[in-house]
Amino acid sequence: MFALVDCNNFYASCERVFQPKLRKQPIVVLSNNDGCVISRSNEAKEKGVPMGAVAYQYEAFFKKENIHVVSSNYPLYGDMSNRVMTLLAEFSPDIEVYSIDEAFLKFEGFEAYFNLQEYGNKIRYRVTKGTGIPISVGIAPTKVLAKVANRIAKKFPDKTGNVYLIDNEEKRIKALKWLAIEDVWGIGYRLSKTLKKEGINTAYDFTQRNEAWVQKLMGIVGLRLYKELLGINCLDLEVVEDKKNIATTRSFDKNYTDYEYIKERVITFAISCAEKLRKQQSCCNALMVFLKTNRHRKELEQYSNSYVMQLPYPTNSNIEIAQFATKALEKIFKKGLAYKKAGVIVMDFSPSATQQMNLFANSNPKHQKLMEVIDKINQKTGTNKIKLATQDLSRTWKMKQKQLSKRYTTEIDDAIIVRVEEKE
DNA sequence: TCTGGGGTCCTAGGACCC
DNA sequence: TCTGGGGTCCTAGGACCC
Repeated sequence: MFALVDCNNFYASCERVFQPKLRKQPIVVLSNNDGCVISRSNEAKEKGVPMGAVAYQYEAFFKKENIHVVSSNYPLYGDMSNRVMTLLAEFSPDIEVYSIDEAFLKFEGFEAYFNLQEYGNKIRYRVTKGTGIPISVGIAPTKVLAKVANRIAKKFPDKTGNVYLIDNEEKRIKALKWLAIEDVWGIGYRLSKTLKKEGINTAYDFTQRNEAWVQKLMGIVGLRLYKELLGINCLDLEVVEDKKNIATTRSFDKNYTDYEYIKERVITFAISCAEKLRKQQSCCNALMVFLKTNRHRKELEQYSNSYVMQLPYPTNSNIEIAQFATKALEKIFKKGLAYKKAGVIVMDFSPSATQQMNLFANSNPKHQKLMEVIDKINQKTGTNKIKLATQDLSRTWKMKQKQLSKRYTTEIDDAIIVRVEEKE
C-alpha cells in the first residue's frame, strides 16, 4: 500500500503558523513580484478567488471581502517543508518527497501489523501537532489511487477526518465514479479535452476502455496510469536524484530596455545557477540564456529568443558561468525592445569530483577554492554579501513584495519572541 | 504600472554507425 | 538496376507535475 500525504493549502498554512490572527481568515499568497495568487486558504477559496488570479485585478475584491494578502516567503516554506518531511519519515522507511508539500510513503507489509486507517490518523495528528500544518492522507494499493484517496480526504474533511483509505473494490469504484477525468493525476488540460470528446467524463469511464485503445491514444504513460487506476501496481517510489537541469528565471517588475540592466540580471541568475550546481556537486557543460518581451502588452513589439552555448569545459564557477552567460546574452539581445523576463538554465551536468580535462582550455583551478570561500561567507552572513563587480553594486534590484512575512524559522533575528511581564 | 517559477518524462524523426 | 537489417544518439516539441 501507498500513502500520499499532502499539506493543505501549504503556503497559506505556513503563514498562519506564526501569525495566529490569520487563522480562520481568508488569506491568499502571491507569486514572485506579487504577480498572481498561488495559494489560498479554504476561506479564500469559498469567497471565489481562483488559482492564478492576477493580484492587481483583484485588489478591490480582496479589500471588499477582507481577504489578507501575503507575499511569498520561500525560505519559510522550504524550512517548514523539511520539518513536515522529517516527521513523515518516522512512519515508513520508504519515503519519496514528491514536492515541497507532498510525499509518498510505502507501507510494505504494514497491513499485517497496523490498522491503516488508524495509522493514517496518527500521521495526521503527529504532523499537525508537530508543525502546525494541517495535512490530508490518502492510502491505497497504487500511487495513482493514493492520489485519488487523498483528494477525497481533502474534499470531505468532516466525513473522513482528512484521512481516507481505498482498500476494497467497492470503495475504488465509488471513488473513480466520483472523480472527474481532469482531476486524475497525469491527465492535464490537453488530454482531458481529448478524452471528454470521446465521452469520458470520470476516471471510471476511462477505466472502462480497453488497454489497446488507451495505449494508442496516450502511449506508455497513459497505459500505466490506466493500470494504476485499476489497482495494478506500475509506479514504485522514485529515488530522488540530482537535478538534470537547473534554472533561475525571473520576470522584472516592469519593462526594461537598458542592456546594462539586463546584463546585470543575467549575471545574477547565472551566479544563482552556479551556487545551486555546487550544492549538488555538479558542473555544467552547457547553458542557455533566454530573453522575452512582455507578452501581455500586445501593442509593443514582441520578441523572444534563446541561445544555447556548449561550454569548452565543465564548470560551476560563478565567474566562468557569468562570463559565458554574458556571451550568450550578447547573441540574442536586440536594442530598443522592452524586456520583461530573462533567465539562465544550466544543463548537461558532470560530477565536479571527476572532471574531464581538456587539452586546450580548462576551468581555472583557482576558482574552486574561491567559490568555497564565497559560499562559506554567504552562508554565514546571509546570501549575496559577496558579489562580482559586474553585478554593479549600485543597482539594488528588489522584487515587489509588499506583504512579506518574517523568516521565523531560519533567521535568528526573526524568531518569535515570547515576553513575560515582570511583576514588581 | 502590475500578469510566477522550476522541473520531469516520452516520442518522433533525423543523422549516423556497422 | 536493384537497394537489408539492426542499432544508437541527439534534439525539438509536447505533455504533464507542483
